[in-house]
Amino acid sequence: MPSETKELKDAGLKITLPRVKILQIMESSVKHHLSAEDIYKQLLGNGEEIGLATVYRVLTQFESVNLVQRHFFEEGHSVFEIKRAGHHDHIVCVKCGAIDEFHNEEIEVRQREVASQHGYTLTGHQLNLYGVCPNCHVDVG
Amino acid sequence: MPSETKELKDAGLKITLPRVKILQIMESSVKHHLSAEDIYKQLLGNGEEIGLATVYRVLTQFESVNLVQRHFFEEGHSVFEIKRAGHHDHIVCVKCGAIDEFHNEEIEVRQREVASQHGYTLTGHQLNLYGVCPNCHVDVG
DNA sequence: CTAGTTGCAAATCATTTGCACTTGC
DNA sequence: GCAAGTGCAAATGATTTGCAACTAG
Repeated sequence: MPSETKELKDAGLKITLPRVKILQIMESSVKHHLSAEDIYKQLLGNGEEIGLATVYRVLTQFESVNLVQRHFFEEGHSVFEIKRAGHHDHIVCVKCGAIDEFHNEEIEVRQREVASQHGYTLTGHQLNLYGVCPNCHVDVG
Repeated sequence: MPSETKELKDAGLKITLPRVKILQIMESSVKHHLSAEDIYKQLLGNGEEIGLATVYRVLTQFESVNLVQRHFFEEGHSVFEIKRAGHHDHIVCVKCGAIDEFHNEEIEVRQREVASQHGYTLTGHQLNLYGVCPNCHVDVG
């Protein structure tokens, strides 16, 4: 049984072709952050007959069973990322759109402190750094 | 000369009715974070004949002269906030939508560290905590 | 068999844009 | 007066939804 099948089963989702294909794409992609459109184009390229609406529906379901996480970067559209191992935050290059990931436990701790100081029960957070990546520095010169 | 007029002048923008009115609303609002729609409704309520398109155009201009900051929370639309005094981040209540502000220098320092470790020149960041606010805790009980 | 899923087209929502008209300086 | 700004309606782009056909279990 392919790993995607198991993951879907574990999440309590019916095993359907679109779900398996989309999961495969997200897991095998070099880029970890994909828009619905990105995935749709990939599917077309692979000769699959899957509608864009289905891609959105599947991604939304994946999100609600915690298979993927949806991000709202400063781009005007959402990007989706598989929830692999550990939690991490993002550095986005404002020039080329590259996305790096990082984790800093000190920051996480401080966030919890801040939330409790304000009387909030923390359910999640989003930390995005924006800047110019090493590659783009080079290009400028 | 009303303060809004001066602020617009300083920003190098022509003094027009829509700009002054929108600035007034943003400065006097109890909520610091307003969507274009929010502002538009306020204007209508005040009997102003200002189009939604103009609201968007003005907000975009305000953003480019650093009078306001645009945020992309997890809501599917942007919210705008006047850039008053100091920089701060946000805690958003996932139940009632309340938005609190905070600033934690330790977190800021770590962010700069992380960026430089990854070879990025930091141009900005966005940190949003999501949780349940004190009021909503009470409501549940 | 049959509830859940999909494809397609049409609908919706936030935001932007074209253009003729108006206004600030 | 004239360039910049505005209102309105139409265009756009991302995402959602209605519905009839299809498929996994």
